[in-house]
Parts: sequence; structure tokens; C-alpha cells
Amino acid sequence: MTGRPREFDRSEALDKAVDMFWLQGYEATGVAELCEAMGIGRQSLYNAFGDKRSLFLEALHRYDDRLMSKAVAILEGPGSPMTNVETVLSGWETGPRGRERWGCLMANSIAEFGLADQVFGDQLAAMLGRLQSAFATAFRKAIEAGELRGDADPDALACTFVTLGQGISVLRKISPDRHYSRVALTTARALLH
Amino acid sequence: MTGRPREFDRSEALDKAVDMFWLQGYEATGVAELCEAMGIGRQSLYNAFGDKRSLFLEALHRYDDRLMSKAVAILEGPGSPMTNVETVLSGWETGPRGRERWGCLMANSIAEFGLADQVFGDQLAAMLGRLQSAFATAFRKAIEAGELRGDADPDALACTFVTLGQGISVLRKISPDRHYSRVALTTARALLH
DNA sequence: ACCATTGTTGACAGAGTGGTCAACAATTAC
DNA sequence: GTAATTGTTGACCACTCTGTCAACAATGGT
Repeated sequence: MTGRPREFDRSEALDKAVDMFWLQGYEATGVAELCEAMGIGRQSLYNAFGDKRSLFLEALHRYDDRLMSKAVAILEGPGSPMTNVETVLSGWETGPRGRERWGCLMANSIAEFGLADQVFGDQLAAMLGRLQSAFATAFRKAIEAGELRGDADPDALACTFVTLGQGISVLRKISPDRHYSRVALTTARALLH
Repeated sequence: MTGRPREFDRSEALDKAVDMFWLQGYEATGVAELCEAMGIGRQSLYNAFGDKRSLFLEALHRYDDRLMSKAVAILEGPGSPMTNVETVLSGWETGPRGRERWGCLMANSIAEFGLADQVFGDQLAAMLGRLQSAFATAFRKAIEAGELRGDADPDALACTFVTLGQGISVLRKISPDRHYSRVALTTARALLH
């Protein structure tokens, strides 16, 4: 049977949950706060998402789907590989529009949990791995296309820029003028010449 | 008057508090937990440190004193500037002994609070600034000493390595083999040649 | 119309939180 | 010894937290 239909859009509500966790972190975000932000009642949240923990995991997946895989798609997309890399890097300079100071949900969550939570850790490691390998692929294609010097190590460069990206997203949270992000990126680009 | 003497070493207790906040973060660490780790009673904690928030601030200062300024001292110390830089960087590869997976309390705290807390934010920004300027000083001296090419930008390099350091400490929390830290550092060293 | 199913609402339970209080212990000054 | 001061102990308070319960509303099937 069908039953009474939901009065809210589950997907939109999830997006709001992503924002809350992204902005405040897991521990610092209460269920009541989530309900208000998502515009739904408490029981509706538990019905639709299970519990706070499951909601957070789903939020991580959503973030992966909407934000991370956007970068991955660019990196693995058609066109000049190094132009694609540049597109992603310049996006890191400011961060997503309206969320410039929020850092990165992945980086924030790694800092919050580390290895303390097996499930979260696995999910975060997987996200990180996909980003790293997308960079590596782009760099590999760049070498083939002659856009990057032949003796460059694609995997090493990928690790380096992913690591730099984590640092950038952390420092975007307290450096109001994004000074670190800009300068670090500009400087690190020398590694690609 | 003097009154009854403390039964515990305030400084040692603070060190334990640093460890708890470092390992678990601010929100995730309860006062009861702190008491147990510090080996003191609840009221003793409140007598000696005020409240949880003040204790955290003091823990940040202690971390700054013991960990951060160790790096700063090396960077600003005598001897070959680039050797000093290398000493700090190679220390970042594994992290402090026994705390290899804990990341960096500064990075963790920035990720946890960002701009949400004025006082914490100011303290964290100050710590970051000192590290950045210590790197910049070392690079400046390195240029003077002819250990670094003359057209290098000391401040930009400092920003870059501080940013990389934040990324490294985040990724040390989930990359069990420290793969990212090692590779990113190795690769980034090319910026210094 | 009635039933089964699903969603919503508000109250509530149980555990845990940061912080405080009051009685008691240990020290120094006199 | 006595008073003043400071530290310790354990109970306790008010509040918040996550998660649940039960009554009610809205849908589709028959």
C-alpha cells in the first residue's frame, strides 16, 4: 500500500542536512537543529533517515555525489587535461559559492573522526581515493598529450595536490581573505611546469 | 595564606588534557573523560582551570608552547636554514612519536571551529601566523646564504608549506601508511630547488 | 465505507552534559 | 591550639541530547 505521502522533499531535506554537518560538524549539530534546518519534524527525520548517524553517512554520500564527483568529472572529462586540472584548482581557491568559509566536509570529517569510526573512515578514505585517482588520471593524460613533462610522476603529483587541497580547505576556514589558498596554489602550480 | 596544597601536578594534568582534545576534539571530549585522563576530581578541574572552555584554550596554548614553537625554534635557530627546514618537514612526515595518527591539534581545531568561535579563531590564527613567519624567515635566510635560488618568494613558499602541512596532518589521520604525507612532502620539496 | 499503510505531531523517556554546592581535609599564620 | 585559606570528595542540579511512543491525519485498495 501507499500510505500518506511525505510532505517534504527528501532530497532537498538531505541537502540541508549536508549544509548543517558541513558548517558545524557532526558532534556540534543536534537533531533538533537538523529538523529546523530541514524544515521537518523530529519523527519525520527518524522515519526518513533512520538516525543521526545514518543521516550523516547519507550526507557524506550526497556531498560526494554533488561536490566531489563534480571535480572528478572535470578531471576525467574531455578536453585538455591540464586545463581541467586548472579548472579544479582555481575552484579550490574560493570554494563553493556561498560556502567559501566552510572548508570541505570531507576534510572537516577526517579531522573530526580520523580513525575513530570505522565506517566513516572507510567512506572518507574512499572519497579521497577517488579524487586522488582522478588527478592521477588527468596527469597521466597530460603527459601523453605532451602538456606535462614526461618525467613527472602522475601519482605523486596527485597525492601532492590532494594533500594541498585538504590544507587549503582547512585554512579557508580561518583565513578570511583566502590568502593561504591563493598563494599556496599559485606557488604549487610551479610543480606542473 | 597558602592553604592545602594541590595533590596533582597542574602542568602534567594540562598535558593530559591536551592529549584528550588533540585525539578527540573539543565537543567529543567530556569533562568526566578529562577528569579521568587527568587523574583528578571534577571540582579540582574546575578549581584549577576554570571551565571546559578555559581548559581548552589553555591546552591550545600548551600545544603551541610545546609542539608548534619547537618547529618555530628549529626554523629560526642557528645553522643552515634549509637544513632546519628539512628537519621540520621530515618531522611532519610521521608526526610526534606516539601520536602519529592524531593529526595536529591546530588543524583539528580549525576544522572543528573555523570562524564560529572568535577567541579560538584568534588564537589559532596567531599560531598559524607564527609558523608561517618562521618559515618565511628561514627561507629568507636561505636565500641570503645562497641555499635557495634568489628569485624565490619566501612568504609564498612559507604559505605553501604551511598549507601543505595542514593537509598532511589531516591526511595522517586516515592514511594508515602515511602515504600521502610522504609522497606529498617528497614532491613538494622540488619547490625548494 | 472501511482497512491497511505511511507520515506527522507533540509529549516524553533515559542517559549524559557542563557546572555547582556543601561538607571535609590539609596546609600556613598567628 | 585556633583561624583562615585552599584543595578534595561526592552528591546534585538544570539542561540538553538522541531516540521512542501513541494519537491522529492522509493516502490507496477493495
